[in-house]
Amino acid sequence: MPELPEVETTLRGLKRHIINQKIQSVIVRFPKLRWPIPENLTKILPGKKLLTLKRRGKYLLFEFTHGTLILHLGMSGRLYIVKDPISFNKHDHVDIQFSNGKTLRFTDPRRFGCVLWANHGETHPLLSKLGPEPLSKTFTAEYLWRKTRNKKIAIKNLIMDAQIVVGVGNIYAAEALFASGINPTKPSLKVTRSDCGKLVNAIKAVLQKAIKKGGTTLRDFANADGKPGYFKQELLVYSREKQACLRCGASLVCRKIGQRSTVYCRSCQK
DNA sequence: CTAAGGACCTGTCGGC
DNA sequence: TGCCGACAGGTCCTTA
Repeated sequence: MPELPEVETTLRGLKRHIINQKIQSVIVRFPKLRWPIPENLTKILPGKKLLTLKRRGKYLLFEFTHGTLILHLGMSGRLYIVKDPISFNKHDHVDIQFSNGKTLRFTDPRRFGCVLWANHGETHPLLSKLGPEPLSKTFTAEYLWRKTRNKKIAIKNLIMDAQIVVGVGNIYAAEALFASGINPTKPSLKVTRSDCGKLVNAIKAVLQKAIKKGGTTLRDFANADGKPGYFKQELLVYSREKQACLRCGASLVCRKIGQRSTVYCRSCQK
C-alpha cells in the first residue's frame, strides 16, 4: 500500500487525534510482524505522553521522552483511529488506547509491516542508512547524478532504493519516470545529467500532488479517519498496461524490472 | 563493492 | 462452482 504520500497522509490525519495525549494501554494481539513486536511495549508506554509524530521515509516515528516507537506499514498496513475499539478482526494486530478516549489501531493482513522501539538517544539500525528525503533540499539533480555514476542497475530500481532516496515506491517511481521521459529499464550510468534534473523534479512533483490528493488508494489504503486517497485517478501509467499513453496514444507496455511490474510508454520514454 | 533473486505473508482475481 | 497460479503499495538478507 503505502509509499511516502500515503504515510504522510496517515501522519497528518493522526496528529489532531493523538498528539500530546497520554497513553492508557497498549494491546498486542499478534506480535509476529516482519520482526517481533518488542515484548515490553505494553509496559513501557502506558502513562507516557506522545510528544511528536514524525515521518522518516516510509517510517512513522512516535516520540516520547524515553524513546521512539517506530512503525512501518509494509505492503498492506493501515493505521487509523478506530470507532468501535471493542470489536476487532483477524488482522488488527495492535491497539494503542489514549486517555482522551481515542484508540489507534494497526491492521496489516500481510504482516510485512513492523512495530519497533528505540531508546532515547539511540538510532535504530533500520533508520541509520536511509538516504535523503525526496522533498528536501538535499535531494538535488547533482546528488542523483553522482549516485547514478558507475551503476548498471535500472534507473527505476535506483530511485526505489531507500539508501539512495527514501519514500519512492512502485507507483510513484513509474509515474515520475513517465513524467520525465526516461525509460525505466535504462541503466543508471546512461542517464544524463539533464535527465537527472528532470527526474528529481518529477519525483518531487508527483509526491507533492499525491499528498494533496490524500494518497493513492488502489485497494485498501485508508487515512487515519478511514477515508481513501484520490490520486489513483491521476495516475498516468501505473496499472494502465495496454491502455493508450495519455501523451502520444501508443499502447503502454508492462515489464518486470527487479521483480516489480513496471508500466511505461516505449515511444515517450527513451 | 554491485546486482540479482529469494524470502517473508494473506487476500484477490482470472483462467480453466 | 472450485481449484491453482499469478500477483499485490516493501525491503531485508543471502548468494554470486
